[in-house]
Amino acid sequence: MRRSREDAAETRRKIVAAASRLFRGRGIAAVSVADVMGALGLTVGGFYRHFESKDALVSEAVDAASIETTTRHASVAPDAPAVERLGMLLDAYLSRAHRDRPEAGCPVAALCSEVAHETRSTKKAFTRALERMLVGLAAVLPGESAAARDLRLQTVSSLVGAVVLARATSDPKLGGEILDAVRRGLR
Amino acid sequence: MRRSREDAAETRRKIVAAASRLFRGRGIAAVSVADVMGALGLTVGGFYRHFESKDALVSEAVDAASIETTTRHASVAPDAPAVERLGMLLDAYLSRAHRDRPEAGCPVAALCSEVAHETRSTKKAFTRALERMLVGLAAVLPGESAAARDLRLQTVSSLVGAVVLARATSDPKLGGEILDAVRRGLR
DNA sequence: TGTACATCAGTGAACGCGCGTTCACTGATGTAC
DNA sequence: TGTACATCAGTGAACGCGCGTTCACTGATGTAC
Repeated sequence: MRRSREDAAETRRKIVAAASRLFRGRGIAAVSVADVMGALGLTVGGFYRHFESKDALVSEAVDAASIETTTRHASVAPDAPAVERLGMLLDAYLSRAHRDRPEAGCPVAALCSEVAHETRSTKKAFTRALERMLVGLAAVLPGESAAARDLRLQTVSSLVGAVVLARATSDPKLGGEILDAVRRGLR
Repeated sequence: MRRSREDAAETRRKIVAAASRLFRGRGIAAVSVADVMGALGLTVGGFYRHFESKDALVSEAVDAASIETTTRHASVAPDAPAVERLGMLLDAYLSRAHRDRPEAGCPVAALCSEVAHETRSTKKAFTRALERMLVGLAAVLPGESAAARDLRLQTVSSLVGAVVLARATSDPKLGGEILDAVRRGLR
């Protein structure tokens, strides 16, 4: 059942997209190669025509998720003033919707503590994702000074910390309080 | 080879202590029951004389790690003024040593994104750990007002976010920058 | 343009492996008399 | 205080299971003439 080159490339893209959602939603360790292929109605064997290993997929999925979310944020109201765009970014990132739908959200927040135990290539993909966030932040919090960079690093830590804690908490009220407090603090 | 009640209680304590270090250092999923027992020179079978399941151990290990680290922080220079104690807490939490030795550090930072996929009882233990951090912070950032609580929630988000990102990054220089930037921001 | 052959995307069963948990067993400890 | 028996902490092998990866196979696609 050989498929055309275009079909194969399309399958590869779909594998990365499905993996990207599944890893963010359920964690890397909890998602098997069979889960990813099954989500596309395919069987495991074919996976290895496209990727050398599960780990190779993990790195690509992190990159794909990161590019997807940063370009999505960048494309919101591109003509509004920076302060307004910062406010929208904070509202979106620190929203209940983002907390409750990790599979569609920021891979840095979804995978941060897991990634520390993954391979070097996955940590590199994660680092690229973090740097994309900093580039995205530079568009709304610009400046070349050390103070400006400090502010972006502080902001990214607060954003990621807040979402991760809000998700890990069994008490949705405390989770909501964290999101709201950090939103007020960063405005 | 039955052991005395005291021996058995001691074994139980050692299992929790070993698990607490291993889970923080390598992650929950990556540490098996056999790993934990092996760290004490024991075999797997005996584990179930002490715990109903691996999951029961996870919850207890999170609580134990949380109590250990919060009491350690609370006991540092108890007679110094609050501002000074805050500074010491920030320095310790945001240090390279803490980043590089997760197995001896804060369980909230070590397990935050993994915990989102664990059972309800583990998420509850994690929430208790987070609340212990907030109580510890209240000792150096006191106040009953909403603004005071906001500040503590913001601080905990920044601290956890910074350490988690510093650990997940493949670039130790970027990791160090994050720790330093957040330390400067919180002072 | 048509034909013969090589390629390779995807199938589905199999591989070895490590996991959490169970279990029959052991022998020292605890208890009842 | 001494003895007989029950208890149960820890052993080590076994259980079923799901994992990542491999492999012989299939048949449509791509290529060479």
